[in-house]
Amino acid sequence: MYNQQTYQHFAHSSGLMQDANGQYNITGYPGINPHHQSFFPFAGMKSDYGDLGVQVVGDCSAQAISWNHLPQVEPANHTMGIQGGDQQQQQAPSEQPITNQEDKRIMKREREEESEIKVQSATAKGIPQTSNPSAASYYAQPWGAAPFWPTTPNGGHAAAPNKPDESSKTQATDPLHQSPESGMSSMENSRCPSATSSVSSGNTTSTPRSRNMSTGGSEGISSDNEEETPTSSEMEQFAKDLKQKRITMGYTQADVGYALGVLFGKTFSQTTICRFESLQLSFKNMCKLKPLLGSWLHEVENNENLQEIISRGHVLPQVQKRKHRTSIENNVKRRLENYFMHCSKPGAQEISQIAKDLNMDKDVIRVWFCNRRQKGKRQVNPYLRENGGETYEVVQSLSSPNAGPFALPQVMTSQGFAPAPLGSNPALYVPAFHKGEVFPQSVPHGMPSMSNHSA
DNA sequence: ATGCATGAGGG
DNA sequence: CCTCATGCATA
Repeated sequence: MYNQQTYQHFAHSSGLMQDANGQYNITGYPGINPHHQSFFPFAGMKSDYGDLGVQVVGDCSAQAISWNHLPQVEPANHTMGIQGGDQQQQQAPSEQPITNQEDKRIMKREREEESEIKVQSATAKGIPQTSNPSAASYYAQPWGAAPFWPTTPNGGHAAAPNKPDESSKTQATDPLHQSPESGMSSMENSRCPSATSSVSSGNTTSTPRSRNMSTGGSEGISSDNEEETPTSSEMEQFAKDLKQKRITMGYTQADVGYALGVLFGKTFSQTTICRFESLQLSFKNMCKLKPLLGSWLHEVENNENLQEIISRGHVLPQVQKRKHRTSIENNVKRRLENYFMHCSKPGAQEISQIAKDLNMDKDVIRVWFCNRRQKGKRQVNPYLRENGGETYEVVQSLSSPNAGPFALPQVMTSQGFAPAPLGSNPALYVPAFHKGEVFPQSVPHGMPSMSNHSA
């Protein structure tokens, strides 16, 4: 099996390369707090290049909606696990020590205690160290004093990784809270009623904790939020800015991902950059990546050599082929959707049953549900839209208990998902069909357990 | 841009 | 077995 340690192929810049990922040997990426993933406000915004004629969904594209990220999102540490910057950068392009496995494990332990954020500089490789941190003035840097990166006093903005020799591997400015928050709350554990247990009672609600920073929002980029985390509006702005500049400078998403590897030893795929730009990552994840991207931006804007290096994309060695991507037929998907509507978290039995019913591999079904749930979490949150940034609180309400198994169809968002209604579970958005079509014939025998008689 | 997948980490 | 971060493979 291939782990990610393998290098991947890397193509050339302009749009060709799809994944520049070398996998960071560093991987270690600190702990993330297990739960708070946030629900995203909007789904996809079409990118400039991305949208070929894509209809931009008006509603979601512009507004700053916020993620309803939970309370603190950011423990400084997990900013990223960049460590040993020096070594990694070199390897990034062509070779990488594939040490991951062990490292990861090790790191994982370490992080428990406290991971230090070692921000390394781009000093590596022949990359000219940036000497001019000042330049990047483009984006407002919310994280100036942010917890993520040690900021330089003067620089204010992401002093982060770029810092050349400063060796600014400062610790997180304030390890303050690492409060893991088990953010998810509600739906997390809920299992379908019929499924294994009775869920209904138990999980009914975990009561979401409401956001603390909510109000800080939009306007005050500098004041309140920075210490904790950027506001969603700031994040949006940053993403937008990043994208715009990236495009302006002629870089592809893959270039950026690759560049991060060159610069910081942590490569990211085109997919991830894409998701970042379209805000399709969890808020926490966004917070983690933002400093790196901010640094990249800074670097490319101030460093021509760097640009070349980065854009050139060194050919990466092979790629380890991965398994085939199972293609689920539409009709099957439809049925899965139906099941999902009833229960977003089927138990093993249900899964088996469904798999059987659909003649598919159980594992595929399981993964499908996992992905579905994940997708549901980044569901657009209708409420936030207008507030541009400060609407966190509301969101929480979404997490309705186990979301009743019956979520009704709603308005479709750009991703084709229904925006979660206030009371519904975000994960339960449904596809386009109506209730009527929802339960084809399959359900009956399909999910016995779901009906309520398991078994 | 996104669907299906992997794997770490947590339980 | 789940969640979450991430990415290959694809549409």
